[in-house]
Formats: sequence, C-alpha cells, structure tokens
Amino acid sequence: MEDNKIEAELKRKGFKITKTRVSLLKLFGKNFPPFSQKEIRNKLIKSGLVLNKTTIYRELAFLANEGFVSESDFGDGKKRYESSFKGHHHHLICKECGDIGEVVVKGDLKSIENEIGKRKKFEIKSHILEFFGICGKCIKNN
Amino acid sequence: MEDNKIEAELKRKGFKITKTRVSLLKLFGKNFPPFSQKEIRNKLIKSGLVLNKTTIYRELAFLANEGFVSESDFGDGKKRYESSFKGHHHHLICKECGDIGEVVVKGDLKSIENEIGKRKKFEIKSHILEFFGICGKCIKNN
DNA sequence: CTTACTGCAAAAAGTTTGCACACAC
DNA sequence: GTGTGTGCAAACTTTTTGCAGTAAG
Repeated sequence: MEDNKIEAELKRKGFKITKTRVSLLKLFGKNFPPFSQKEIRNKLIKSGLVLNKTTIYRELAFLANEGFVSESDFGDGKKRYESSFKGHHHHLICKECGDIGEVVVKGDLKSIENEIGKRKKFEIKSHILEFFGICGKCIKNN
Repeated sequence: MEDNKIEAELKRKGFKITKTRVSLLKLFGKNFPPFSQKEIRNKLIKSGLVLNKTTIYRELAFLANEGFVSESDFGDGKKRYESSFKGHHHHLICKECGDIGEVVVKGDLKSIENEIGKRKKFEIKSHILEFFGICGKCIKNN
C-alpha cells in the first residue's frame, strides 16, 4: 500500500496527518528491518526531526493497531517494529554481527500448526518464530 | 537428571550447594511451566523461603549457564524459566486464560531450518517458536 | 580460611501514564 | 472551535550492578 492510500484511509477514519505519522510511514516504506523505538528515533533525528520517545511509542502502537506496522520480539527485552506490508516473514538474526535477514517460511508451518491444533485441541491464532545463528558473511570471516 | 546428580556435578565444578540452588532445582523438578522471576519468587515465598529477587535472577542465570534451566520469551517483556530436562519443546499460550501448554514439534522444523540454511546461506543455531491462540477449555466456554 | 553466594540499595533500560498545551482540519 | 496528537516529567516494570557481609566446604 502506498503512503497516499494509507493517509486517505487514516483521514477517512477521522485521524490526522501529522509529521510524526508521515515520517514514520516514510521511514517504514524504505525496506526497513525491524528496529527498536530508540533506533527509529535516532534515524528520525538524523534526518532532522525532533520527536519525543513517548510520541514514537504512541505512534508505533497506533500504527500497529491500525495494521500498518507489525511488532516483533527477539527475546532481548525490547520490541521491534517494521512495516506490515512486507508480508508475513521471519528473521535470521546473526549472533556475530547482529545483522537481521528476512525469510519466508513456506507452507510447512501452516501444516505444523494444523497438526498441533488437532493433536492438542488448541486453536492457533498466531506465532513467534525467529532464527538465530551465523550469517554467510560472518561464516566467511571465521 | 535427578537432583543428586545435578548437585554432584555442581560440587565437582567447585560450586556450592545453597538453599537457593536446592529450592530452585526442586521447584523445577515438579513439572513446572515457564515462569517469570516474580512468579518463581512468589512460589518460593509461599513455601516459606525468603529470597531476594537479585539472588533469584543470579541463580537462574547461573543455572541457565550450566545448562539446567532454559529461558523463553513470550514477547511480553519478561523472561521465563523452566527445567532443561523436559527436552526441547514449544508453548501454546492461551490468549484468553493465560494457560501455557507444551508441544513437541516433530522433525519438520529441522527440515525447514535445513532448507532455509541452504537457501539463505545462514547457519541456524537456535530458534524461538511460540504459539498463541485459544485453548480447548476456553473454546468450550465460549 | 577461602571464595562462592547473598542481600540491599541503587541504577539501568524499556515502556507507560497524566496532564497541560499544540496543531490538524 | 473541537478533538486528535504531542511534549514533558514522572512512574512503572523488569533486570543488572556494586559492594559489604554471610556461609558452604
């Protein structure tokens, strides 16, 4: 979805087009990895914007609620945010250099979930799945 | 592994058998779900022990480091700890009642990892995988 | 008696809240 | 002008650190 369409939808719902909102949507448009509030804020500051961290937290929560942003968690005590329009994917987190890659897990996971659902009588609605290891670059450098 | 063997191994390595250590190992022996530091501490307090939270954090980190405890994260801002001797498994977290079930995901995940490793040139060492949804009990009650 | 372990208080680090003010429309 | 959005300070939650004192062996 392009930014204009997003803005139109927000307007239609009675929300306003503010500089925070626009700058975040723009940032997320640029093929952004899942970044923390702090990283996002620093990016914005570098581009000349001054925004309070509270504002960023609130706006990220808002955009997540509206379905434009998705949250992820790598188990290191902070939330990460990225565009929802990338489609459902998981991450490859390099323990050596911290680099974050994306990976789409093919149908297999769905079938795992179906099997578990039946076996455990549990209706699975969502999941967290992240992979940790060593990226190609770091394997070479060893 | 029984507690006596664990204690023997710890002793061999020059560590001491303290009341904190013993009480945690006992607690984890009893088919315990992944609990947070606070929950663990409350359990211990109910059983008559008084332990400082710092001590518990430190001991959990120690036991995790020694391989007796494993950590998990459900993306809600706190770590959870359970016995390593349950074997590798994942969790079914009910969004309705908070109940935590366990599930062993069969070989499929390994083959997914192998496929991703080749496709992405990434050496996968570990993963986080947790499922969220509605448990059988809560489905009935709706 | 040695050194691993513990408790306490304080600090970090991430996130949330309350309230007065500002800005979009 | 109305209601959404923002900034600031302060609170809250989880986790970590420093250091003096305790206890296991």
